Parts: sequence; structure tokens; C-alpha cells
Amino acid sequence: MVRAAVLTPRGQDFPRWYQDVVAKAELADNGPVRGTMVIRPYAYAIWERMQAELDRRIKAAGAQNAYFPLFIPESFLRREAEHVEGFSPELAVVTHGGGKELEEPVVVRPTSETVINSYFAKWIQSHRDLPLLVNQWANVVRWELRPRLFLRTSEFLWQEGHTAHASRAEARDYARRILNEVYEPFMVEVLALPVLTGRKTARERFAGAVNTLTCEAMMGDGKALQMGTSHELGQNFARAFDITFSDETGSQKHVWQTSWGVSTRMVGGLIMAHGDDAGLRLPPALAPIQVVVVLVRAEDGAAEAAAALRAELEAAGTRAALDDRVDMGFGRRSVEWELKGVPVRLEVGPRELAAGQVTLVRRDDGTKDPVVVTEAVRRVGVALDDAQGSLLEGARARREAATTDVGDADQALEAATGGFGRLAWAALGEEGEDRLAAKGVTVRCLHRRDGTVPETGDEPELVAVVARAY
RNA sequence: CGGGAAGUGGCGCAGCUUGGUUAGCGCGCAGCGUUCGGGACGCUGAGGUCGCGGGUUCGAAUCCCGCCUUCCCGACCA
Repeated sequence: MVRAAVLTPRGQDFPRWYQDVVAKAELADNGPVRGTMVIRPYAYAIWERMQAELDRRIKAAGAQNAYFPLFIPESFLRREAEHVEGFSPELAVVTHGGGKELEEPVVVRPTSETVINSYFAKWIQSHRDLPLLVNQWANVVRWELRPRLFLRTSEFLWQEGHTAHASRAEARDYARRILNEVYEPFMVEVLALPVLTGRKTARERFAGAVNTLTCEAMMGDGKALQMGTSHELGQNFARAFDITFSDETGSQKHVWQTSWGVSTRMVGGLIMAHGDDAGLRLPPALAPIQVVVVLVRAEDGAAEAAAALRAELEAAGTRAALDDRVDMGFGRRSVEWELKGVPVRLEVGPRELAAGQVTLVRRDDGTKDPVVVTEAVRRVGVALDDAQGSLLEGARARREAATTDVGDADQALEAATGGFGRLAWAALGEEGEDRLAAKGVTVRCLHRRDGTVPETGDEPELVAVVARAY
């Protein structure tokens, strides 16, 4: 039996495939204003799972949640020179309110450094007030000229952390801690996405930061996606907003800061990294629905058995759903759950039930196995664990296979046509970086030979990973 | 923002070159029946100011102008 193609094949037209998945898995729609996005319930559930997992880790790193306003006085943005310069082109500016022209235009936040820091200046007096670790879950607006659902939209949802510390070393350590203890483990353990971590080059650095750290993942077409960033801001904003404290000796000092964020872009990354020709493939640790019990036919006690299985799975702590829509064709329902990437399907029908069995189908590798009903819950648990690992390994293997070690800029360009190129940063340099950029290839990050994050950008023997990026 | 392509029921498309009266097709949707272990089938039916605005014309989905939106390729960003 040949399956009809549900989606444009991934290898035939990747962008088209991506759009097909977003539409058919009911993830998102375009909003009425160019560049905006309607996040549909299933994708929002995925985002909520990301939020839950991240929020826990962020709090474990000591930050507390707060909320700052959407509207920011335009003058605030102008206080940090590089920051304005970086964001000016993509600002949405409100000029009218309450039926009249505003005296000072108000910008819709593209990020909240400026508002948050103006309050940090007020709240921080003493070294005893430090470190101040704040996180906010919010929407931000950056007017996009070339929008793409989840990956680049004019409005997106994210989490932005902002911290102030008493010393440069402490701020630097915290920026790194967020990268290595929050973002990277979340992406690896929950999203099953192997990420490269490292520093951004000066060219790729966040506007206003002295150092930007990044997590980079490879998508199914070999392009890179920046999954999250953590910035060391130095004292740039502290000076611009006059954030000072008296230290133990009573002298006034400017604070040292960080900011860090991940966004709904990760949903796009998840689709592009794990998806296949049948749709999304969700890692079990993330999936809003980990297992769906599909009632094949409501005969011979199958309906009762399916409902009971779902209840048992839930009792065992598994996120389970029941699909008892027997008036809809079985094949159609299978296709639907595959599109949505639900990791495991338990098919319950009278035929196998007569033998005391149900069928366990794994989304990650497509395997189907009969399992004894009384063993089903345990077997689902095993399958979920296994799928989590195999998705991660599969993504890692694809990345390795599509990564080439090269010696110079020309070879790097060649390598970046279908994956990552890796070469000595010393052999590329900023001139080489500019040459690549002219061809749409960027340095995604700099890291040590062993993949760890360097302390500074001028460590010897740094490796540059270059690629085309979303 | 530059360069290309395209907007016709929910989705995918035909019709446009050579204006002409009831705008078609497939999928989906609703009802009924037969089916039912990988997108079932039959019958009946609903659903469209042809992206928006202006113009030409006796008459515009079709020709002209402007705008909006989407997709692809480039420059900028999570």
C-alpha cells in the first residue's frame, strides 16, 4: 500500500514543505497585518510546554519573573547609541493615542533593555541589592521585511532575562551560566536538538552588548538557526541609565549586566530539525500529547479498553489523549496524528484485543509492534524514552554528516551550500567573514576545538562554524 | 527595501491571451446510505461582492492604473 503524499516532500522543496507542515498540523496562520502570526492551539500548547520547562530552569538559576510595559518612550531607546542604531530600522512607533498626536512618540518594545534598566537604576542602591535577576515573558515587535511563520515575524513571543551584578566576572559567569545551564540543557534534553554553543563575532553581536553567546542548531536542509542568545552587556546600559550602587567601601560603581532570550522561533526550529515527509516529529519530553490511544473500531469492548488505557497512562504520569472518533476513517486519523508529531500511538481494535494485545506505533522511526495490554503502559514509557534519545541522536548524526572541516574561506563557502563549515578562526578572520557575508554565509559562532565556549574572542585556536542561516 | 511569481468558495487550481448573460473542477464541509485495521464509496446539498479601490466599456474574473497581501531570491534581525 503506497501512502499518498500529504505534504510537499521535504527534499523537493524545503520552504514549501515547512509551510505545508505549519498549515496541515494546524500550527499557525498568517495574521491580517503583514508579518503577524496567529498561533493555533496545538502550537501554543507546544510553546506552553517550552515555557514550563524553561521557566523552571530560569527560576532555578535564580531569576524571578516580572512584567514591564509594552510601550517605551522613544527617548529611552536613544540613550544607548549602538542599541538605537541596531533597532531603529525595525521599530514600530506609535505617534497617536487617545485621538491626538503624542508629544513624544512611543515605541512598541523590540526588547526591554531600556525600560527595565531605567527601573534597575531606581531599585539598585547598594551592593546588597545585587545581583538583581529578572525575567519577563512577553511579546515584542520588530518590523520584519521578510516574514516567515515562527522564524521571523513582526511580533513574537519570548522570554527576556535582565540582570545586574557587582562585577564584570560575575556578569560574565551568569551570561554563560544561562547558556550552559538553562538554554543548552533545555534544547538538548527537552527539544532533543543538539546545539553548538559559542561566541558571536563582533559582526553578529547584539546591539549594545560587549559579548554575545549563542546556541545554534542545524535544520533539515543544512541551514543554521540561532535558537537562543545570552549577552554580556558590560556597563553600556549601566552608564546610559546611570545604574549605580555603593560597594562595600562606600564608593559608587556602575553595575555589570546581562540579558538573554529565547523565542517562539524555537517552534520553527523544532519543525525544521525533526520534521519529515509525514509532518512534525515531537520529542516526548516536549510533546503536549505524548501518546494517543486510537480506538480503531468500537466493537467487542475495544472502546472500554481504549478509555481504560488512556486513564492508566495518565495515572502513570503520561500526557495521553484518546481518539475515539470511529466515524472518521482510521487512515485519516493516523495521518493526522503523524502530522502533529505525537510520539507514540497505541492502536486499540477488536482484532488485536482478542489476542490480549494492542499495537504500539512510534512516530520517530515508524515501527509498529504488538504489545500485551497489561504491558502497554510500561512499553509506552520505554518507547517514549527511546524516541527521545533517538531523535537527539538522529539530529546529531545529520549535523555531523553535514559538517565539513575546511581550510579557507572559499572551501567554507562550498561547505555552507548544504551544511556547516568548520575552520580555524585565525584562517578566516574578519576579512574572510566579510567575504562570506557577501555570499549570504555567516559565522554562526566561535568556540574551542572541544566545542566549549571561550572566555574571550581572542583565544588562540578558536574554531569558526559558518553556515547559511534563517 | 531591491529583483521575480502569484492572489478566483476552507485548501489546491482552471477560466483571462481573443471582455458577452447561470464562474467551473478536485479536495474539504453538511445530510442520508453503504463501508470501516493506513487519507473509503454513492447520492443529495451548502458555500464565491473572482484581493481592495478606481478607470475603459452597452457589458469586466478577463483590458488599464493605483494599493494591499502571499511565496521565492538577495540586503537586516530572536
